[in-house]
Amino acid sequence: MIEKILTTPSLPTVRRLPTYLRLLKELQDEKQHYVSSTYIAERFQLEPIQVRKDLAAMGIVGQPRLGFAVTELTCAIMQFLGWNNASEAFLIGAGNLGSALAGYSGFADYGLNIVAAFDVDKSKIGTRIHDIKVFPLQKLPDLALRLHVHIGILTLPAAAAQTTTDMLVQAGITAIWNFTPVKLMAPKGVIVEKVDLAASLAVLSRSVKEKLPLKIAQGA
Amino acid sequence: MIEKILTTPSLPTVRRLPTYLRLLKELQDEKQHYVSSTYIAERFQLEPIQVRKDLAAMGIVGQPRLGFAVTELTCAIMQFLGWNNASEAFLIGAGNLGSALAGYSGFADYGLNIVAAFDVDKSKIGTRIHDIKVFPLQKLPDLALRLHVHIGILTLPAAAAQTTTDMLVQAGITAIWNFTPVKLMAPKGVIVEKVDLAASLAVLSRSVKEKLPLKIAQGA
DNA sequence: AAGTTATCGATAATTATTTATCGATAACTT
DNA sequence: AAGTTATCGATAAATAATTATCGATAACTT
Repeated sequence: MIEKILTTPSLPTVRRLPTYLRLLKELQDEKQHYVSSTYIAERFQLEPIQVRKDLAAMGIVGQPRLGFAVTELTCAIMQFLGWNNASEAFLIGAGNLGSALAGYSGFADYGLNIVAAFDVDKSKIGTRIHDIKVFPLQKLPDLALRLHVHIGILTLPAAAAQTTTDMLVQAGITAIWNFTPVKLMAPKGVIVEKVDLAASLAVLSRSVKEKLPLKIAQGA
Repeated sequence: MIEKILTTPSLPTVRRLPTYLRLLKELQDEKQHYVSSTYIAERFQLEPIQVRKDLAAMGIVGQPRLGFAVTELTCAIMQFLGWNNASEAFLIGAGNLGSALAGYSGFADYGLNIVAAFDVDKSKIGTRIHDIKVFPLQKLPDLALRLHVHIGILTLPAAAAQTTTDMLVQAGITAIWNFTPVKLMAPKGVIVEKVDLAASLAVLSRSVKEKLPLKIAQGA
């Protein structure tokens, strides 16, 4: 028996998976048993071949003429991302954005469970944001150890981002979801994934700027 | 005189520009007059050549041995992104996330100014979120016309995303910053830029999952 | 039952993006 | 003043990602 060696899927591929997952859940609700790469591609304005390559990269195989089994595919992606059993995470920074994330119910689908929030602001400590208790930041190392939490969601002012990161690393946090605009420095072994609002806005702004002269030219 | 034809910078390049901008502002505060691609690269763990290519793509030229003039570079990037004069935007959806964005003061640096919020929730209409007034959603077309606003920030539940988008397009909104997990369908000419939290979390989750077996192997 | 067709997966080609090489420039050092 | 060095920009090479081609498969149609 020949075991196909799977190269780990590329970053762009991983980024597309949640989109597929959303559609698959929808199809499951509609009791659809199979879905083709053609259909998925159409829904997201991608190329069918790209969808097939993405799925193939995870070792998923389809059936000619039928496509992919919806339930099987869903499970495979969930498992691949580790979203089938929830990971517990700390929220660091209970301000506007932190509060918004705490209140977002959708994370359940993403295998993420925020178990506690932390802040240095005394007016916030002791309160609850969307049912999540806010602790003083200095309690984090102790709680991380006791609750075996190793994921941190960073939603605090840019100025505090790096020093707090250093503290998180000390406390055994090994994965940081960074919502600050700061490029965080962390030792190898600590994963940092940045949600880069500025980058996203730059793309939007640039597209707008690029389009304007074209429109004028068209109108003339 | 030979005019160099500038190919419009690639998407990855555009996405890196705000990061550079942040550093440049910092250097300006420190009264640094020049900065080299080597230094920028070091700060963000990039290759110097990549930084130079990014800047070259905008038509910015440096000086051998000195690098790039900080102020000039800042202006060039700001101008390139259209961030030197603020664009007015509507916030559609005054929930947790919308409220957080309304309260984010950093957008001033990004050439973005939220002038009004909209919602269908009667308990929100008429109130203010961080000084921004919340209007009923159906008032949007009228206000868009009168205030000449053509950027919409979409922060509402997934279920309402597409129908609201259709309405925004009707109202003359031509650029949508999409914070919902939905792949929005919009006519050509309407720019949609998605802030894909799920994609970002997928990358984090996958990295975590990928690392675990390695760690165990290392420990053994 | 035979022919048609939608889809898959393997391989190849193309395109996009990053990284390397190297001569030119101009500040700094001796 | 001559030599050294950090950096730039142009060109080339390498890598990554997307897209195309095409034979194989199996459901559907006639």
